[in-house]
Amino acid sequence: MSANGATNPSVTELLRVAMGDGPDLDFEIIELLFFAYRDFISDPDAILETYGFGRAHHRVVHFVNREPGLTVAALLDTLKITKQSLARVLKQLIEGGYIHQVAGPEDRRQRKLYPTRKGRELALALARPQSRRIAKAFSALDDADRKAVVRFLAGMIDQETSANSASAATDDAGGEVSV
Amino acid sequence: MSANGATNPSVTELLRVAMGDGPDLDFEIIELLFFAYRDFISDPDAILETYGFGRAHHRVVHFVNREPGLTVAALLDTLKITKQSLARVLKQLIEGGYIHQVAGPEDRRQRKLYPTRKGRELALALARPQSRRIAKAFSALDDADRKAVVRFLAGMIDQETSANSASAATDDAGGEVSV
DNA sequence: AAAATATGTCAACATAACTGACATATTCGA
DNA sequence: TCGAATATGTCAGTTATGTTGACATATTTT
Repeated sequence: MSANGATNPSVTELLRVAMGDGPDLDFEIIELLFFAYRDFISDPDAILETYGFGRAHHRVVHFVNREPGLTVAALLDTLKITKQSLARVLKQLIEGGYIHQVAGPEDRRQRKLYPTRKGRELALALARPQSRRIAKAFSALDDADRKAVVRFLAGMIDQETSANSASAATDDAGGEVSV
Repeated sequence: MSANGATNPSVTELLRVAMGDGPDLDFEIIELLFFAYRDFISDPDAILETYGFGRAHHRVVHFVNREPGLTVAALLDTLKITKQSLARVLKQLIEGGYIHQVAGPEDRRQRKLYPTRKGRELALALARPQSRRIAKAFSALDDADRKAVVRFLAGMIDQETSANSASAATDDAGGEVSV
């Protein structure tokens, strides 16, 4: 390898042709997902900033609100982060009065997490603009199309464990659903 | 642990009821997007680790590969990050021989970015598992359904500026961008 | 009683974002 | 032509969020 710290196009081949979708490449969807998710997450980000919170707080308050009584271990499994990462944000949410911990009634080592009224309101405030964005994107789709979107997104998720609480939370919403 | 380190549940109202979708709340899609994107990004993450690179490198090498000749300013606009953030990863990609800079032919202040062969190969290696995941999710959908997914994702993206290069890159597939 | 489990905490570190300030080269406009 | 504007680069410090590793405490299981 020659001393090529500098930039010599004739030595290191330089590609001037744009890369488009190929037989096994779906750049279109890859980029749509990138931009869609980036904008999707920007709505709550702006709100969180006024609280001095970040995305990590969002995820915690979201899942605790969705599944009150969630244990710390279950939350870690859903978020796929370490307990040390969770500890920082969870502590702030508890001290701020957004989330409560209660020792498990059966296993007292567990800490079951519940949203307070304040915590639920925060979760709703964050979910509202995201839901509005989804409603807007759905407005051009009929019911069959919307079901296709759900099937697509579900198909994108790793199945391995049944730890993804998207379905879990949906399943156990059996009882009451309103606020 | 101290008797009840946290506050008293009877004082701060504690919500034991799960939160489900309401009239203006679409938790189902919100969570599907979260899990889908998390898993979608996990494929390239694993590959990047073997290079000592991160997600930031992925985005840069992706967009430069998609739109060779992209200027630094255009890339910053697409990624919506600061130039200081970009500088670190771009420097590594240039020094590693993945990307080349060429002074703009018309405006010599500009630095046009091109992938090297090595850079394009990296971009493809990262896009491949993501495309495979998309193909798997699409396999259960007919053509109308797939078009619905595209419309949905496009509808999720902020329109304001025309800076989202998803469409821009598609347009100029000819290779030459009329500056 | 010992081992395993659930959780908490301390400390050090990595990545990738941010702001602010300033430097250099080049182009544009009066 | 000269000064302003622009495109880029760089230095320095900060923040948010993730990581490992080690160890503590309470509780349950064996």
